[in-house]
Amino acid sequence: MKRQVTIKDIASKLGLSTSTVSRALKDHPDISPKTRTAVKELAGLLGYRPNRIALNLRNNSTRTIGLIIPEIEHYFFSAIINGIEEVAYKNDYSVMVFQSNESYKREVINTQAVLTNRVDGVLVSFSKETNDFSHFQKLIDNEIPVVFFDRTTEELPADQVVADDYQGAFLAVNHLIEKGCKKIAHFAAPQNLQIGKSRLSGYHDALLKHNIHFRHDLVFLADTFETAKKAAHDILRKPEAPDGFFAVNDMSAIAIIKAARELGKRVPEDIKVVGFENSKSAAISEPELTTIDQFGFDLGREACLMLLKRLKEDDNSDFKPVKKVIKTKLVVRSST
Amino acid sequence: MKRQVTIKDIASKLGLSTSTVSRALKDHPDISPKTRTAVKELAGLLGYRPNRIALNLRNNSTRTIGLIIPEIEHYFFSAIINGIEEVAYKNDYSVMVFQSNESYKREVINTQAVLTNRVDGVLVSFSKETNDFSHFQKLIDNEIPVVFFDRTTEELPADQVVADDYQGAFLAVNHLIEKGCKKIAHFAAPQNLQIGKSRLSGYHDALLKHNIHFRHDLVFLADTFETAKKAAHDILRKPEAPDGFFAVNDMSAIAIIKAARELGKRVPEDIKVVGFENSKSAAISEPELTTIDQFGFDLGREACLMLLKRLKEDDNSDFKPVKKVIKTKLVVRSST
DNA sequence: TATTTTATTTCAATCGTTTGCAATGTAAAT
DNA sequence: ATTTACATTGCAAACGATTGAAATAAAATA
Repeated sequence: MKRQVTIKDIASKLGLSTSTVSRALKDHPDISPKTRTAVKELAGLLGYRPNRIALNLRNNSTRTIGLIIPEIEHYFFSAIINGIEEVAYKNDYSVMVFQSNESYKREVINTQAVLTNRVDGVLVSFSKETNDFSHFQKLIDNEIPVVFFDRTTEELPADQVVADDYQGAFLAVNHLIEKGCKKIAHFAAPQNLQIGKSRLSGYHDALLKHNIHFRHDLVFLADTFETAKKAAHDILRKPEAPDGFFAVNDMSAIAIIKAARELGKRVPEDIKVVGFENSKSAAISEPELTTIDQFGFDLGREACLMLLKRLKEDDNSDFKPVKKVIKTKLVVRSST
Repeated sequence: MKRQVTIKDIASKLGLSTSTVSRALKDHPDISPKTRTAVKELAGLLGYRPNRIALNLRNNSTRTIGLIIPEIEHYFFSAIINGIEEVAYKNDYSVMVFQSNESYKREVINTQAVLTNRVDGVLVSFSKETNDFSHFQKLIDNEIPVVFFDRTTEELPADQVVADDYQGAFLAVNHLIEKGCKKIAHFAAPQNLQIGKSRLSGYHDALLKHNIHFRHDLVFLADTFETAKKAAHDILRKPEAPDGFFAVNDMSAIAIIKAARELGKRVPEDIKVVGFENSKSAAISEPELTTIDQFGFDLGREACLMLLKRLKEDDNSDFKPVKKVIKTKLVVRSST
C-alpha cells in the first residue's frame, strides 16, 4: 500500500509543527492567515486526506453502523437496507452489513464481529432461530446502542421499529371477509417471532369482529415459498377447503396461488389470497397479489434515524426504550 | 461510551508492562508460563478484546472491503452481495456497502467515502450514468485494489468478473429461434454498459447463425419494468409485431408478458419471451419466465475471492488485470 | 567467586491526529 | 526604554497496540 500523505509531510515541507498544520486545516483562529492558506494550498496539492483510522482511535468512534440481518436476498430486507443506507449516507455514516442467514450461531458471531469492528451502533433484525438474546445483551452491556427492527423482542432494553403487524393482519383478514370469504386460513410465521404472534392475533381479532369462530386447525406454520406450496396443496385438496388465505408474507401467498392454479382452482373466484409485504413479486404474480404494504424503506429509515438519535445522546443513565410503529396499508389487487 | 478494557488495565493490575501483556496474549516464547497464564486469566476475567481501531492504525489496514453498487433493492445485486458477504465472512473481512442509486454523482462521493474509510479493497459495479472513470482511477492511484463486477470497463487496469453476457444472449436468442420465432425483438440496456453491448452482440450473432437479418428497428432501449411495459405496448399493437422477445433482464421480460396479456396476446402461443437474470420473479410470473441464469451469488463470490487474492499480494509492480467470466445457463420455463 | 549464558521483562518509538499548555515573537502601551 | 498584551507557533501527551533493542534477573559455567 502506498503511504498516504499525512499531516507530518505537510508540516515538514513547510517547516511547521504538526499542531500548526492540524489547526490551520480546521480554521483555528490562532493560526495566521498566511500559514493557513499555505497549509491548505499544499494540502490540496498533495491530495491530503485526514486518516480516519487515526481519528477513530482518538475519538473512540468509527462513524460506522453495524447491520445484522437475516438475509439480504429478500425484497423486504433489501428495501430496509436501502432506507438505512440512505439515512446513514446523509449523516456521513457508513454501514457494515452482516448476514445471519437465519442461523442463531452465525448471528452470535455477527455480534462479536460488530464488537471487534467497534461500530458506533447496531441495527438488528434477528434470525428465526433466535430465542436467546444474551448476545445482544452483551452489546448493550458494552454501551453500544442497539435498535431492533421488524424482528424484535420486548425482553431487552432497546429501541424498536416495527410495522403495525397487528393492524396489517387485521386489515387483510377484514378485507377477505368483506369480499365474502367464510373460511379463512392463515399461513403463519414461527411464534417465537413477535411478527408471527402479532399477525396471528390480527387474524384472530378480525375473525372475532365478524363473529367467525377462530379455528386452530386453520393456522399453518408456512412462511417460505416451499413450505407454503406444500401446505397449500394438501389443504386445497381436501373437501372442505378454505375459500380465503391470509399469508404472513408475499412469497407464501404467491405459493398458495401457484398451488391453487395447479389444482385447477381459480383465484379470486374460488379462493382469495392476501399476502404481507408488498414486494416486487406481488405486482408480478398472476393474478396480481392483494397485500399489506410494510413500507420497508421507511422502516429502515426510521430505524436508522432512531439509532443516530441515540448516538447523539451523551448521557444514557435514564434510558427509556422507545418503540416506533409504522402503519401498514392494504393494497388491493386482483387476487381478492 | 463505556471505556473498554485495554492492555494497559491488565498490565497495571498485574504490575507488568504493556509489552509483556501484549506478548503473553499472543504466546510469545519469551514470556514465562506463569505470567502468560496470569495475563490470559485476567484478560478473560475482564473480558478484554483487542481494540481493532488501534490495530488498524498500526497495521494500516482495516480488514474491510468497500462495495459500491447501483441498488440493493434488485434481486441480482442482492444475490451478489450475498456471495460477497459469504466470502468476506469466511475470511474475517467486513463489508461496507455504498449505494450509487444509479447516480454518477453519488458514485463519485461513494469512492471518496471508501477512501476516507480506508477500506483495504473495493468491489464496484458502476451506475448506468457512468461514462467517466477517473474517480475509480483515483482509487487505483491510491493503490487500493479494485475489482469490477457485472458492470465493468476495459478502460481501467483492474480485475473484472462478469457473466458471459454474450453467450447468455446467444443462448437465449438461439432458443427463441429454435422454438420457431421468426421476428425477434431485443430490449436492450444502455450501450455505454459493457453488458448492454455484449448482450446485443450475442443477440446479433445468434440471428446471423440462423441467417436472420439483423434489424436496428427491432432493438429498443428498455431495461426497467416501466420503460419495457410502455415499449412493449407500442410494439405489440403494430400489425407486424415480433413473435419473440429477448429482454436484457427479467423485469423487462415480465413487463413484456404483462403487456402482451393486457393486449390479449397469449404467451407462449402468440409471442415468446426470454429474460436474463433468473430472479425470484422469473419463477413467479405467469407463465413462468424462460431466462438466463446469471449466477449472481457465484459472481459475488468470485469477485470477492479475486479481491482477497489481490490483497494478499505484497508486490503489485507487475500488475496484470485478470478477467473472469462466469458461464451462464438457459433456464427453460413456460414463456417459450 | 567471577563471568558468561540464558530467560524474562521493560523501554521507547511507532502508527496519524488532536489539544492543553508553554514558549516565542512582535507590536502596542507605558 | 521597559513593560504589557496579544498573536502565533511548538511541545508533549494521549488514543491502544506492537516490536526491536536494551536492561534486568536468574541460572550455568569456569
